[in-house]
Amino acid sequence: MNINTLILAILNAQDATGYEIKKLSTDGQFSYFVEISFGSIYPTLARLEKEGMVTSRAEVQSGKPDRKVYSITDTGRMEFIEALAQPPAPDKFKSEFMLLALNAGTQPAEIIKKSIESRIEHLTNTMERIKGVMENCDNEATEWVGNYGLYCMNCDLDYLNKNKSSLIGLAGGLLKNPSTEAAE
Amino acid sequence: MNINTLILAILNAQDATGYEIKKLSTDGQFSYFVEISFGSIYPTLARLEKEGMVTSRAEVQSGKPDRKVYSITDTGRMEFIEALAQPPAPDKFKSEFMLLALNAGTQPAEIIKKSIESRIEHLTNTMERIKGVMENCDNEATEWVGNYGLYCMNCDLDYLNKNKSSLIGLAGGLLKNPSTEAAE
DNA sequence: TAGGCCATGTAACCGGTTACATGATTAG
DNA sequence: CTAATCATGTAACCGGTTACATGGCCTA
Repeated sequence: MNINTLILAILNAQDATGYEIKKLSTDGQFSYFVEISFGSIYPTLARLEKEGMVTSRAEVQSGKPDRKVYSITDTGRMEFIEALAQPPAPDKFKSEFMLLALNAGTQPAEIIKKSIESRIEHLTNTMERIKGVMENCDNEATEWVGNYGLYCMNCDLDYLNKNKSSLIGLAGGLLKNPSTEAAE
Repeated sequence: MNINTLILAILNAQDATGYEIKKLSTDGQFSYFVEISFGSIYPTLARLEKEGMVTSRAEVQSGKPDRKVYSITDTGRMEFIEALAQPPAPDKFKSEFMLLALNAGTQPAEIIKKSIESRIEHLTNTMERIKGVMENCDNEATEWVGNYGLYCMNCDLDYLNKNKSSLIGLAGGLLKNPSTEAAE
């Protein structure tokens, strides 16, 4: 899934500026399985316009720099639909946490404990964000995807909560002060 | 998680040649959250050796090229443990399938149906592979990670099986022959 | 008054993949 | 006879990020 398709997907759903595209990819609908940076958004947008996939209109603003609002063209929409029709590549998934867990024995329990906690926190936050997105949106496909993500993350949390102590138990060092830990 | 750390992690678990490292990362313990190519393994190994993180011994073979078996050094092990102690970055997850699902309405039902089926197949295969790895390994951390993965993938499958028809229903085109489909 | 938000864009860099080069052995 | 497996390595390429440049407005 190249940036091309990603940007066309977003513009297919709504007109947007480069700045907004970035926000949509970090906080919006798809934020949990996609992420792009300005350094690739702006050049791509320019190229896409040259190729006739998108058009732009400048909105003059007082003080702030002009907004350049991009819209997808019919050509762009066709291109996008064609790209989507290709069998999707399997999900790509990279996890530093898993590598740490696999080597829990090399680290003190504190490290493992903190990593699990911040993982749980991150998962919880992501779920909240998705719930928020879903509330302000009555598109059925978005709902399906959102519920899918929420369901999977919930299972993830479940396993983590039930098995975190056993992973901490595999750590190579003891917590500095067991009594303090117990009081937490 | 750079290739550096990844390779040190593998060599920390066992001695291996570049070729074997590649195999371990695609079929082995960590295959479902990691993946590296020869083009980065060999240069990294060479650099790691120059830096004193690993050593190599050549095993002469008749016919085949010599095997260059790498081992981690104490320096390498320390470096690895230190790198692991850094708070792990959140998982990175990219999914073309999700993008397709989000835009199910732009595609004929057949496309969606096939994508779901091959996703289910891929998940099932991955789970089998992990089960295989776990059978030949009695390391507790590997088991924890394996079970984690299996549990999450199982939930994923669950949602897919229960909700696939509703996603297909959101597609933009009908299956060419509903009666044939029903008979499947 | 510091920091965050809005807003666009470029250039340098980098981590990594793909493709190429080479070649014997073995299994189907 | 073909394809896969074993085995190492290089070079070209590329998709993308990070950092930089610029600057006004608003909020704490």
